[in-house]
Amino acid sequence: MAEEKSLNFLEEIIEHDLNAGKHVSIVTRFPPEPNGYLHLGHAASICLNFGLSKKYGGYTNLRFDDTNPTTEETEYVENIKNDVRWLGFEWKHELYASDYFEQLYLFAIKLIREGYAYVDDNNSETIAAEKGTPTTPGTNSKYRNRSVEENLQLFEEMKAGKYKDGERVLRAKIDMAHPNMLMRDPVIYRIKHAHHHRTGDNWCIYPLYDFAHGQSDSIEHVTHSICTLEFVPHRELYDWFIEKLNIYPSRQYEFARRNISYTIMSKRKLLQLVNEKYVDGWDDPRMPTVSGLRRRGYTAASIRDFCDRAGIAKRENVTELSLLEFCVREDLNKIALRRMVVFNPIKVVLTNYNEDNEFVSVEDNPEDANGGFRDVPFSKELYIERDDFMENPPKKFFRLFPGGMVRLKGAYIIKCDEVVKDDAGNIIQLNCSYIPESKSGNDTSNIKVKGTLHWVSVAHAITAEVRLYDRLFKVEDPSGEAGDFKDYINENSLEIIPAVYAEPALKNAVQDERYQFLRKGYFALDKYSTEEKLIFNRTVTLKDTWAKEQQKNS
RNA sequence: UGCCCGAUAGUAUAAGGGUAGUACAUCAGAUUUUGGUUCUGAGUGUCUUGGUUCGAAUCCAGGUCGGGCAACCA
Repeated sequence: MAEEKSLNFLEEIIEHDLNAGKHVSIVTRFPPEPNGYLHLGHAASICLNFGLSKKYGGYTNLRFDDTNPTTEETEYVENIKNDVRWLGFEWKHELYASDYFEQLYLFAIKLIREGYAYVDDNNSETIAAEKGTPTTPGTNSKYRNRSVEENLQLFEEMKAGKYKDGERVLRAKIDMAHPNMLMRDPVIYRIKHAHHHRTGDNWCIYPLYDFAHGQSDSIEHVTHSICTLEFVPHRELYDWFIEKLNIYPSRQYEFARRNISYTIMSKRKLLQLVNEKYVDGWDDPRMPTVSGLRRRGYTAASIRDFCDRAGIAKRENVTELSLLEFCVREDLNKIALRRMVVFNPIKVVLTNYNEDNEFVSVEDNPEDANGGFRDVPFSKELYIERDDFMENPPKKFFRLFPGGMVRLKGAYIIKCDEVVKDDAGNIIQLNCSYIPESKSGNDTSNIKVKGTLHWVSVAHAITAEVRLYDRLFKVEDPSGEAGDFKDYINENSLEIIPAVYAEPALKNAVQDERYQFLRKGYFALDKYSTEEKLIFNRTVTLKDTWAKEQQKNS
């Protein structure tokens, strides 16, 4: 088999750098800001950064970009670390931009000394006004030409806490008429008398992103600093600081963030859903967060596979949710234990069945040649799915109907003899006969049936709550629609069925195990599940070509 | 009126001057004790106009369309 070599643009750059001898190995970093939970977009970045350093022999640092004490919290740090590990990656060094506050401060002093930075007394409104617009040049601040000595002293006083928030800032001195707005004397230090989650009250001046990220990359000798497209215009500034500071030349490369249909990938918006209680926290199973996906029953392997298949490029994209679903189904099909659960029951009475009960042996996973079997109790009174019976079936309906025959999975073939209704005409029971010689494993009946149904013995059934999830939004691109994205929330994204009937084996369900409820979908235990009250989340449905056909006909 | 990115089937990605390929999705069929899985097959694409070249998705120029840039956020 020919080895297919298909590189994404970053791999090409890296291979080029390696071949050219620019680097002997590479260093990447994953730089989350600890102000929210990780989502699928971050997962893509994680797979990219860690994947690249693994492929090309190097390592990846986990660096928290914690330069804004007012939005960042330790709680987020812990959850982010947990999510990265769960995804299956281990960082070389755990670092924080705040580790470099002293060094960053010295960098700022250096810039001032060399005439590349100045203290501005203007407030943010004035600074914004003087910045101009994309099509008109800005104007110089009246504080732009202060002496080095004065700048040094004022900056020192800023650091010492002499001024209130917003009273003064430190700005890089570049060009107020620069076509790139970011080069128009960007603010690099601001005053914030705020408690930092790591440095406490040591500082009251904090560097901005542009004066922290690139320098942190440089300090760590990150060879390839990979970020998303919105930072493209920042690259010019990134390089400017490296040049003026004369420090290790990390290079920034940008790729398009991964969007997924029927959801949103903005931390700000996700936070809104959490705060305004549209969802049950960051790890609500409908959220595109790593923790939400985990709670829903997604496997780390399936998320990695998704990132892999979706690929990486520089063009804006909205990847179809169906690819993600394909990836989980593929993984879960291999590992999930099969169990029978009836959601909406109708009672079947086997009129010719006399034994109290027996046990039939059913495989745990037909995909797994080494998989085990379990004994499932079978008896005279069973539940089957109400949808699996129709009094007047359409063509190609090969489930149960009056006079029709189906196999009960792992057990016998049965025939529907009589439909029992209540006074209102509702079907309340099906009287059936079973074919004794049709038992699974030693079927001598020679009867062929088209349908096989899941079932559960009434007397042995246990109950559980199941939670069925649908897409969180009704439109493919909620952020792209007019108006507020919340207008497009799918109000039917969660359906709770308080009590379904399950085979007894599910009594022993455990948290990390994945289950396939036969013909229903893949399920996993929710974090709130207890021994007294089992709660299962539906991770994803099974593909259902019958339902699809029904939809087409209606 | 500025600067910067980008454009290949429905979607996401390959092809780096030489037959436009893969996956998901879609459709059709086979197998199946899950209408699942598996297997087979099908259709659909290079934004546009010029140029260079024997030959262009690829190189060049103009245009069109989409996105980003005026936070003391990252």
